[in-house]
Amino acid sequence: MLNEKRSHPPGRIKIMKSFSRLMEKNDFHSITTAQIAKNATVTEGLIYKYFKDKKDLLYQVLNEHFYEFQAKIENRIANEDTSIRQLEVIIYSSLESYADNRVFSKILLLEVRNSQEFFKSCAYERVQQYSRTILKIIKKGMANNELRSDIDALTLRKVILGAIEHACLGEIIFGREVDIDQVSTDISTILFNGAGA
Amino acid sequence: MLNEKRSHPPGRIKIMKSFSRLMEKNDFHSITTAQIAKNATVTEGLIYKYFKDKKDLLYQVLNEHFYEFQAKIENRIANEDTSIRQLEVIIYSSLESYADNRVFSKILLLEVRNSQEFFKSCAYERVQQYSRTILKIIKKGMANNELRSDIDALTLRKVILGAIEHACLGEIIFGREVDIDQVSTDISTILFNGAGA
DNA sequence: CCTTGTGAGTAAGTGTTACTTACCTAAATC
DNA sequence: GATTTAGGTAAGTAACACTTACTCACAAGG
Repeated sequence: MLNEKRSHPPGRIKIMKSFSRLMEKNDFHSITTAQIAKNATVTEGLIYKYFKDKKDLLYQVLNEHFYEFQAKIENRIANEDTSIRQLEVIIYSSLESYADNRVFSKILLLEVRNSQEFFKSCAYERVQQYSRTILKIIKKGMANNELRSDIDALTLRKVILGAIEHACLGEIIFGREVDIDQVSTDISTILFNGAGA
Repeated sequence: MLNEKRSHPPGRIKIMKSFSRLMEKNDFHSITTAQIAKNATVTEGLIYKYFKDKKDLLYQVLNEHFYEFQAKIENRIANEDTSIRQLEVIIYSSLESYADNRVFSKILLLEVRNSQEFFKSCAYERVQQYSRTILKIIKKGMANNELRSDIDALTLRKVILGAIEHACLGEIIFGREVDIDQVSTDISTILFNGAGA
Protein backbone atom coordinates (compact mmCIF):
# COMPACT_ATOMS: atom_id res chain seq x y z
CA MET A 1 0.00 0.00 0.00
CA LEU A 2 2.58 2.48 1.16
CA ASN A 3 5.00 1.36 -1.50
CA GLU A 4 2.38 1.88 -4.16
CA LYS A 5 1.63 5.36 -2.95
CA ARG A 6 5.30 6.19 -2.85
CA SER A 7 5.75 5.30 -6.50
CA HIS A 8 2.48 6.96 -7.52
CA PRO A 9 2.43 10.40 -5.93
CA PRO A 10 -0.54 12.66 -6.72
CA GLY A 11 1.54 14.93 -8.95
CA ARG A 12 2.68 12.05 -11.09
CA ILE A 13 -0.86 10.76 -11.54
CA LYS A 14 -2.13 14.24 -12.40
CA ILE A 15 0.56 14.65 -15.05
CA MET A 16 -0.25 11.32 -16.69
CA LYS A 17 -4.00 12.00 -16.65
CA SER A 18 -3.48 15.48 -18.05
CA PHE A 19 -1.33 14.11 -20.82
CA SER A 20 -3.82 11.36 -21.65
CA ARG A 21 -6.61 13.91 -21.88
CA LEU A 22 -4.59 16.08 -24.23
CA MET A 23 -3.70 13.07 -26.40
CA GLU A 24 -7.39 12.51 -27.09
CA LYS A 25 -7.56 15.62 -29.23
CA ASN A 26 -3.96 16.44 -30.22
CA ASP A 27 -0.94 14.65 -31.55
CA PHE A 28 2.11 14.17 -29.37
CA HIS A 29 4.24 16.87 -30.82
CA SER A 30 1.64 19.60 -30.72
CA ILE A 31 1.20 19.05 -26.97
CA THR A 32 3.54 21.28 -24.96
CA THR A 33 4.98 20.68 -21.52
CA ALA A 34 3.43 23.99 -20.48
CA GLN A 35 -0.03 22.70 -21.47
CA ILE A 36 0.51 19.41 -19.66
CA ALA A 37 1.58 21.18 -16.47
CA LYS A 38 -1.21 23.78 -16.56
CA ASN A 39 -3.82 21.11 -17.21
CA ALA A 40 -2.47 19.06 -14.31
CA THR A 41 -2.19 22.11 -12.01
CA VAL A 42 1.48 21.44 -11.31
CA THR A 43 4.60 23.23 -12.46
CA GLU A 44 6.53 22.23 -15.56
CA GLY A 45 9.54 21.22 -13.51
CA LEU A 46 7.63 18.44 -11.76
CA ILE A 47 7.22 16.59 -15.05
CA TYR A 48 10.97 16.09 -15.07
CA LYS A 49 10.99 14.76 -11.51
CA TYR A 50 8.98 11.74 -12.62
CA PHE A 51 9.83 11.43 -16.29
CA LYS A 52 13.17 11.56 -18.05
CA ASP A 53 11.69 13.62 -20.86
CA LYS A 54 8.46 14.12 -22.78
CA LYS A 55 8.88 10.87 -24.68
CA ASP A 56 9.40 8.93 -21.46
CA LEU A 57 6.03 10.25 -20.32
CA LEU A 58 4.53 8.94 -23.55
CA TYR A 59 6.06 5.51 -23.06
CA GLN A 60 4.94 5.25 -19.46
CA VAL A 61 1.36 6.17 -20.30
CA LEU A 62 1.45 3.54 -23.05
CA ASN A 63 2.88 1.00 -20.66
CA GLU A 64 0.08 1.52 -18.14
CA HIS A 65 -2.60 0.98 -20.76
CA PHE A 66 -0.78 -2.10 -21.97
CA TYR A 67 -1.33 -3.86 -18.71
CA GLU A 68 -5.09 -4.10 -19.13
CA PHE A 69 -4.76 -4.92 -22.80
CA GLN A 70 -2.53 -7.89 -22.15
CA ALA A 71 -4.30 -9.21 -19.08
CA LYS A 72 -7.65 -9.31 -20.87
CA ILE A 73 -6.26 -11.16 -23.86
CA GLU A 74 -4.25 -13.74 -21.91
CA ASN A 75 -7.34 -14.58 -19.85
CA ARG A 76 -9.51 -15.06 -22.88
CA ILE A 77 -6.96 -17.20 -24.69
CA ALA A 78 -6.82 -19.60 -21.76
CA ASN A 79 -10.49 -20.46 -22.35
CA GLU A 80 -9.94 -21.63 -25.92
CA ASP A 81 -8.49 -24.95 -27.04
CA THR A 82 -7.70 -24.77 -30.75
CA SER A 83 -5.01 -22.50 -32.16
CA ILE A 84 -7.36 -20.95 -34.68
CA ARG A 85 -9.88 -20.11 -31.96
CA GLN A 86 -7.08 -18.58 -29.90
CA LEU A 87 -5.96 -16.46 -32.83
CA GLU A 88 -9.57 -15.42 -33.45
CA VAL A 89 -9.78 -14.31 -29.86
CA ILE A 90 -6.60 -12.29 -30.31
CA ILE A 91 -8.02 -10.63 -33.41
CA TYR A 92 -11.32 -9.81 -31.72
CA SER A 93 -9.81 -8.67 -28.43
CA SER A 94 -7.14 -6.54 -30.04
CA LEU A 95 -9.71 -4.77 -32.18
CA GLU A 96 -11.88 -4.30 -29.12
CA SER A 97 -9.04 -2.82 -27.10
CA TYR A 98 -7.97 -0.51 -29.90
CA ALA A 99 -11.54 0.67 -30.40
CA ASP A 100 -12.22 1.19 -26.71
CA ASN A 101 -8.98 2.87 -25.87
CA ARG A 102 -8.19 5.46 -28.47
CA VAL A 103 -5.36 7.15 -26.61
CA PHE A 104 -3.56 3.85 -26.17
CA SER A 105 -4.10 3.05 -29.86
CA LYS A 106 -2.91 6.43 -31.06
CA ILE A 107 0.25 6.16 -29.02
CA LEU A 108 1.05 2.57 -29.98
CA LEU A 109 0.08 2.70 -33.65
CA LEU A 110 0.94 6.28 -34.57
CA GLU A 111 3.35 7.92 -32.19
CA VAL A 112 6.02 5.70 -30.72
CA ARG A 113 7.28 3.82 -33.74
CA ASN A 114 9.05 6.72 -35.37
CA SER A 115 11.68 7.01 -32.68
CA GLN A 116 14.36 4.44 -31.92
CA GLU A 117 14.27 5.12 -28.18
CA PHE A 118 10.92 3.36 -27.92
CA PHE A 119 12.47 0.04 -28.83
CA LYS A 120 14.58 0.19 -25.70
CA SER A 121 11.65 1.10 -23.43
CA CYS A 122 9.78 -1.29 -21.18
CA ALA A 123 6.61 -0.62 -23.16
CA TYR A 124 8.26 -2.25 -26.14
CA GLU A 125 9.07 -5.30 -24.06
CA ARG A 126 5.35 -5.77 -23.55
CA VAL A 127 4.79 -5.53 -27.28
CA GLN A 128 7.37 -8.24 -27.77
CA GLN A 129 5.76 -10.47 -25.18
CA TYR A 130 2.36 -10.12 -26.83
CA SER A 131 4.05 -10.85 -30.13
CA ARG A 132 5.78 -13.95 -28.80
CA THR A 133 2.48 -15.29 -27.47
CA ILE A 134 1.05 -15.09 -30.98
CA LEU A 135 4.06 -16.85 -32.48
CA LYS A 136 3.76 -19.70 -30.00
CA ILE A 137 0.12 -20.22 -30.89
CA ILE A 138 0.94 -20.22 -34.60
CA LYS A 139 3.74 -22.78 -34.15
CA LYS A 140 1.50 -25.00 -32.06
CA GLY A 141 -1.19 -24.74 -34.75
CA MET A 142 1.29 -25.75 -37.44
CA ALA A 143 2.58 -28.65 -35.36
CA ASN A 144 -0.86 -30.21 -34.95
CA ASN A 145 -1.96 -29.50 -38.53
CA GLU A 146 -4.53 -26.89 -37.72
CA LEU A 147 -2.54 -24.39 -39.76
CA ARG A 148 -0.66 -25.06 -42.98
CA SER A 149 3.05 -25.35 -42.35
CA ASP A 150 4.30 -24.42 -45.82
CA ILE A 151 4.28 -20.74 -44.87
CA ASP A 152 6.69 -18.92 -42.62
CA ALA A 153 5.33 -18.59 -39.08
CA LEU A 154 6.90 -15.15 -38.71
CA THR A 155 5.21 -13.93 -41.89
CA LEU A 156 1.86 -15.26 -40.74
CA ARG A 157 2.27 -13.37 -37.50
CA LYS A 158 3.06 -10.18 -39.39
CA VAL A 159 0.00 -10.62 -41.58
CA ILE A 160 -2.23 -11.14 -38.57
CA LEU A 161 -0.84 -8.13 -36.71
CA GLY A 162 -0.92 -5.98 -39.84
CA ALA A 163 -4.50 -6.93 -40.58
CA ILE A 164 -5.61 -6.08 -37.05
CA GLU A 165 -3.80 -2.78 -36.93
CA HIS A 166 -4.76 -1.55 -40.36
CA ALA A 167 -8.37 -2.60 -39.84
CA CYS A 168 -8.84 0.08 -37.23
CA LEU A 169 -6.17 2.57 -38.20
CA GLY A 170 -8.39 4.84 -40.28
CA GLU A 171 -11.05 4.74 -37.60
CA ILE A 172 -8.51 5.72 -34.94
CA ILE A 173 -7.06 8.54 -37.01
CA PHE A 174 -10.40 10.02 -37.99
CA GLY A 175 -12.23 9.14 -34.79
CA ARG A 176 -14.82 6.88 -36.39
CA GLU A 177 -16.59 3.87 -34.87
CA VAL A 178 -15.50 0.29 -35.56
CA ASP A 179 -17.94 -2.61 -36.04
CA ILE A 180 -15.77 -5.06 -34.13
CA ASP A 181 -17.92 -8.16 -34.64
CA GLN A 182 -18.22 -7.67 -38.37
CA VAL A 183 -14.61 -6.71 -38.97
CA SER A 184 -13.10 -9.43 -36.81
CA THR A 185 -15.21 -12.15 -38.44
CA ASP A 186 -14.17 -10.92 -41.87
CA ILE A 187 -10.50 -10.82 -40.91
CA SER A 188 -10.67 -14.35 -39.50
CA THR A 189 -12.44 -15.62 -42.61
CA ILE A 190 -9.83 -14.09 -44.89
CA LEU A 191 -6.82 -15.19 -42.87
CA PHE A 192 -7.89 -18.76 -42.13
CA ASN A 193 -10.09 -19.66 -45.12
CA GLY A 194 -8.74 -17.29 -47.74
CA ALA A 195 -10.34 -14.52 -49.78
CA GLY A 196 -10.32 -16.62 -52.94
CA ALA A 197 -13.66 -18.07 -54.02
CA MET B 1 12.11 23.24 -69.73
CA LEU B 2 12.32 26.77 -68.47
CA ASN B 3 9.18 26.26 -66.43
CA GLU B 4 10.62 23.15 -64.86
CA LYS B 5 13.80 24.92 -63.92
CA ARG B 6 11.89 27.83 -62.54
CA SER B 7 9.90 25.58 -60.19
CA HIS B 8 12.95 23.50 -59.28
CA PRO B 9 15.69 25.97 -58.42
CA PRO B 10 19.03 24.52 -57.26
CA GLY B 11 18.47 25.61 -53.67
CA ARG B 12 15.18 23.78 -53.47
CA ILE B 13 16.67 20.59 -54.85
CA LYS B 14 19.61 20.79 -52.48
CA ILE B 15 17.28 21.18 -49.50
CA MET B 16 15.19 18.16 -50.47
CA LYS B 17 18.26 16.01 -51.11
CA SER B 18 19.83 17.09 -47.84
CA PHE B 19 16.65 16.25 -45.97
CA SER B 20 16.36 12.85 -47.67
CA ARG B 21 19.93 12.05 -46.75
CA LEU B 22 19.32 12.96 -43.14
CA MET B 23 16.12 10.88 -43.04
CA GLU B 24 18.15 7.77 -43.85
CA LYS B 25 19.77 7.80 -40.42
CA ASN B 26 17.53 9.97 -38.21
CA ASP B 27 13.86 10.35 -37.48
CA PHE B 28 11.99 13.44 -38.60
CA HIS B 29 11.88 15.19 -35.32
CA SER B 30 15.51 14.82 -34.45
CA ILE B 31 16.49 16.50 -37.72
CA THR B 32 16.86 20.27 -37.26
CA THR B 33 16.40 23.00 -39.83
CA ALA B 34 19.97 24.10 -39.03
CA GLN B 35 21.24 20.64 -40.00
CA ILE B 36 19.20 20.57 -43.19
CA ALA B 37 20.50 23.98 -44.23
CA LYS B 38 24.11 23.25 -43.37
CA ASN B 39 24.01 19.93 -45.17
CA ALA B 40 22.51 21.61 -48.23
CA THR B 41 24.96 24.55 -48.06
CA VAL B 42 22.14 27.08 -48.00
CA THR B 43 20.83 29.29 -45.21
CA GLU B 44 17.96 28.27 -42.96
CA GLY B 45 15.77 31.03 -44.30
CA LEU B 46 15.74 29.54 -47.79
CA ILE B 47 13.90 26.47 -46.55
CA TYR B 48 10.94 28.72 -45.79
CA LYS B 49 11.02 30.27 -49.26
CA TYR B 50 10.14 26.91 -50.78
CA PHE B 51 8.33 25.13 -47.98
CA LYS B 52 5.60 26.33 -45.68
CA ASP B 53 7.24 24.60 -42.73
CA LYS B 54 9.32 21.55 -41.88
CA LYS B 55 6.34 19.22 -42.27
CA ASP B 56 5.58 20.61 -45.70
CA LEU B 57 9.12 19.66 -46.69
CA LEU B 58 8.42 16.13 -45.43
CA TYR B 59 5.20 15.88 -47.44
CA GLN B 60 6.80 17.16 -50.62
CA VAL B 61 9.68 14.71 -50.39
CA LEU B 62 7.14 11.92 -49.86
CA ASN B 63 5.10 13.14 -52.79
CA GLU B 64 8.08 13.00 -55.15
CA HIS B 65 8.90 9.43 -54.20
CA PHE B 66 5.26 8.47 -54.61
CA TYR B 67 5.36 9.23 -58.29
CA GLU B 68 7.72 6.36 -59.11
CA PHE B 69 5.96 4.02 -56.72
CA GLN B 70 2.59 4.52 -58.37
CA ALA B 71 3.79 4.55 -61.97
CA LYS B 72 5.60 1.23 -61.56
CA ILE B 73 2.60 -0.48 -60.01
CA GLU B 74 0.00 0.81 -62.46
CA ASN B 75 2.14 -0.41 -65.37
CA ARG B 76 2.56 -3.86 -63.94
CA ILE B 77 -1.13 -4.22 -63.14
CA ALA B 78 -2.02 -3.50 -66.75
CA ASN B 79 -0.18 -6.67 -67.79
CA GLU B 80 -2.28 -8.96 -65.61
CA ASP B 81 -5.78 -10.21 -66.34
CA THR B 82 -7.21 -11.81 -63.20
CA SER B 83 -7.98 -9.83 -60.06
CA ILE B 84 -5.98 -12.16 -57.87
CA ARG B 85 -2.93 -11.82 -60.11
CA GLN B 86 -3.34 -8.04 -60.02
CA LEU B 87 -3.50 -8.07 -56.24
CA GLU B 88 -0.47 -10.34 -56.11
CA VAL B 89 1.38 -7.83 -58.25
CA ILE B 90 0.36 -5.07 -55.87
CA ILE B 91 1.63 -7.07 -52.90
CA TYR B 92 4.92 -7.87 -54.58
CA SER B 93 5.50 -4.39 -56.01
CA SER B 94 4.59 -2.60 -52.81
CA LEU B 95 7.00 -4.74 -50.83
CA GLU B 96 9.65 -4.14 -53.45
CA SER B 97 9.16 -0.38 -53.34
CA TYR B 98 9.20 -0.28 -49.56
CA ALA B 99 12.35 -2.38 -49.47
CA ASP B 100 14.16 -0.40 -52.15
CA ASN B 101 13.23 3.03 -50.91
CA ARG B 102 13.69 3.18 -47.18
CA VAL B 103 13.33 6.94 -46.83
CA PHE B 104 9.98 6.88 -48.63
CA SER B 105 8.85 3.96 -46.47
CA LYS B 106 9.93 5.56 -43.23
CA ILE B 107 8.08 8.75 -44.08
CA LEU B 108 4.89 7.05 -45.26
CA LEU B 109 4.67 4.28 -42.67
CA LEU B 110 6.18 5.95 -39.61
CA GLU B 111 6.21 9.72 -39.80
CA VAL B 112 3.26 11.35 -41.52
CA ARG B 113 0.32 9.52 -40.01
CA ASN B 114 0.51 11.07 -36.59
CA SER B 115 -0.37 14.55 -37.76
CA GLN B 116 -3.76 15.59 -39.14
CA GLU B 117 -2.22 18.06 -41.61
CA PHE B 118 -0.97 15.18 -43.72
CA PHE B 119 -4.50 14.15 -44.59
CA LYS B 120 -5.03 17.46 -46.31
CA SER B 121 -1.76 17.29 -48.28
CA CYS B 122 -1.41 16.30 -51.92
CA ALA B 123 0.72 13.33 -50.87
CA TYR B 124 -2.34 11.88 -49.12
CA GLU B 125 -4.35 12.24 -52.31
CA ARG B 126 -1.90 9.88 -53.96
CA VAL B 127 -2.36 7.40 -51.11
CA GLN B 128 -6.09 7.57 -51.67
CA GLN B 129 -5.75 6.99 -55.39
CA TYR B 130 -3.56 3.93 -54.82
CA SER B 131 -6.12 2.76 -52.29
CA ARG B 132 -9.03 3.25 -54.69
CA THR B 133 -7.24 1.22 -57.36
CA ILE B 134 -7.03 -1.70 -54.96
CA LEU B 135 -10.70 -1.42 -54.05
CA LYS B 136 -11.72 -1.47 -57.72
CA ILE B 137 -9.74 -4.64 -58.33
CA ILE B 138 -11.32 -6.30 -55.29
CA LYS B 139 -14.84 -5.38 -56.39
CA LYS B 140 -14.18 -6.64 -59.89
CA GLY B 141 -12.85 -9.88 -58.42
CA MET B 142 -15.95 -10.30 -56.30
CA ALA B 143 -18.21 -9.56 -59.25
CA ASN B 144 -16.73 -12.34 -61.41
CA ASN B 145 -16.46 -14.83 -58.55
CA GLU B 146 -12.70 -14.83 -58.31
CA LEU B 147 -12.99 -13.58 -54.76
CA ARG B 148 -15.61 -14.57 -52.20
CA SER B 149 -18.24 -11.87 -51.89
CA ASP B 150 -19.45 -12.66 -48.35
CA ILE B 151 -16.74 -10.42 -46.90
CA ASP B 152 -16.63 -6.66 -46.89
CA ALA B 153 -14.52 -5.32 -49.75
CA LEU B 154 -13.25 -2.47 -47.57
CA THR B 155 -12.12 -4.90 -44.88
CA LEU B 156 -10.33 -7.04 -47.43
CA ARG B 157 -8.51 -3.97 -48.67
CA LYS B 158 -7.46 -3.10 -45.14
CA VAL B 159 -6.20 -6.63 -44.54
CA ILE B 160 -4.16 -6.55 -47.74
CA LEU B 161 -2.66 -3.14 -46.99
CA GLY B 162 -2.03 -4.04 -43.36
CA ALA B 163 -0.32 -7.28 -44.32
CA ILE B 164 1.95 -5.53 -46.80
CA GLU B 165 2.89 -2.74 -44.45
CA HIS B 166 3.46 -4.85 -41.38
CA ALA B 167 5.44 -7.39 -43.36
CA CYS B 168 8.25 -4.93 -43.90
CA LEU B 169 7.74 -2.59 -40.95
CA GLY B 170 10.24 -4.24 -38.64
CA GLU B 171 12.76 -4.45 -41.45
CA ILE B 172 12.33 -0.75 -42.21
CA ILE B 173 12.62 0.29 -38.58
CA PHE B 174 15.68 -1.81 -37.85
CA GLY B 175 17.25 -1.53 -41.30
CA ARG B 176 17.13 -5.23 -42.11
CA GLU B 177 16.80 -6.88 -45.51
CA VAL B 178 13.50 -8.22 -46.82
CA ASP B 179 13.16 -11.44 -48.83
CA ILE B 180 10.54 -10.03 -51.14
CA ASP B 181 9.86 -13.19 -53.16
CA GLN B 182 9.41 -15.39 -50.12
CA VAL B 183 7.35 -12.89 -48.12
CA SER B 184 5.07 -11.87 -50.98
CA THR B 185 4.33 -15.49 -51.91
CA ASP B 186 3.51 -16.28 -48.31
CA ILE B 187 1.23 -13.25 -47.98
CA SER B 188 -0.61 -14.15 -51.19
CA THR B 189 -1.03 -17.75 -50.06
CA ILE B 190 -2.45 -16.68 -46.72
CA LEU B 191 -4.75 -14.01 -48.10
CA PHE B 192 -6.17 -15.92 -51.07
CA ASN B 193 -6.02 -19.55 -49.91
CA GLY B 194 -6.09 -19.12 -46.15
CA ALA B 195 -3.69 -20.10 -43.41
CA GLY B 196 -5.96 -22.92 -42.22
CA ALA B 197 -4.86 -26.45 -43.19
C1' DC C 1 20.19 52.01 -71.94
C1' DC C 2 18.08 52.77 -68.01
C1' DT C 3 14.66 51.35 -64.79
C1' DT C 4 11.60 48.52 -62.89
C1' DG C 5 10.08 43.99 -61.35
C1' DT C 6 11.14 39.46 -59.89
C1' DG C 7 13.18 35.15 -58.41
C1' DA C 8 17.12 33.26 -55.71
C1' DG C 9 19.39 33.74 -51.76
C1' DT C 10 21.23 35.79 -47.14
C1' DA C 11 21.77 37.59 -42.27
C1' DA C 12 20.07 38.59 -38.19
C1' DG C 13 16.71 38.33 -35.59
C1' DT C 14 12.27 36.43 -32.20
C1' DG C 15 9.05 33.84 -29.48
C1' DT C 16 8.46 29.13 -27.85
C1' DT C 17 9.82 24.93 -26.44
C1' DA C 18 11.84 21.20 -23.83
C1' DC C 19 14.60 20.73 -20.23
C1' DT C 20 17.79 22.31 -15.89
C1' DT C 21 19.16 24.22 -11.57
C1' DA C 22 18.62 25.78 -7.14
C1' DC C 23 15.65 26.05 -3.79
C1' DC C 24 11.64 25.18 -0.31
C1' DT C 25 8.89 22.40 2.97
C1' DA C 26 7.30 18.71 5.62
C1' DA C 27 7.56 14.29 7.23
C1' DA C 28 10.12 9.94 7.97
C1' DT C 29 14.50 7.81 9.64
C1' DC C 30 18.44 7.45 12.50
C1' DG D 1 16.47 16.14 17.79
C1' DA D 2 19.28 16.29 13.71
C1' DT D 3 19.26 14.80 9.04
C1' DT D 4 17.97 12.74 5.09
C1' DT D 5 14.51 12.40 1.62
C1' DA D 6 10.30 12.85 -1.17
C1' DG D 7 7.03 16.10 -3.23
C1' DG D 8 6.88 20.21 -5.23
C1' DT D 9 8.14 25.21 -6.96
C1' DA D 10 10.27 29.26 -9.49
C1' DA D 11 13.25 31.09 -12.41
C1' DG D 12 16.06 30.31 -15.47
C1' DT D 13 18.69 28.58 -20.46
C1' DA D 14 20.07 26.69 -24.90
C1' DA D 15 18.21 25.35 -28.99
C1' DC D 16 14.69 25.15 -31.98
C1' DA D 17 11.30 26.46 -35.83
C1' DC D 18 10.13 30.14 -38.11
C1' DT D 19 10.12 35.56 -39.64
C1' DT D 20 11.65 39.90 -41.34
C1' DA D 21 14.15 42.90 -43.88
C1' DC D 22 17.46 43.04 -46.85
C1' DT D 23 20.86 42.11 -51.21
C1' DC D 24 22.04 40.77 -55.73
C1' DA D 25 21.49 39.32 -60.56
C1' DC D 26 19.18 39.73 -64.49
C1' DA D 27 15.48 39.91 -67.79
C1' DA D 28 12.17 42.42 -70.06
C1' DG D 29 9.72 47.04 -71.63
C1' DG D 30 9.64 51.56 -72.75
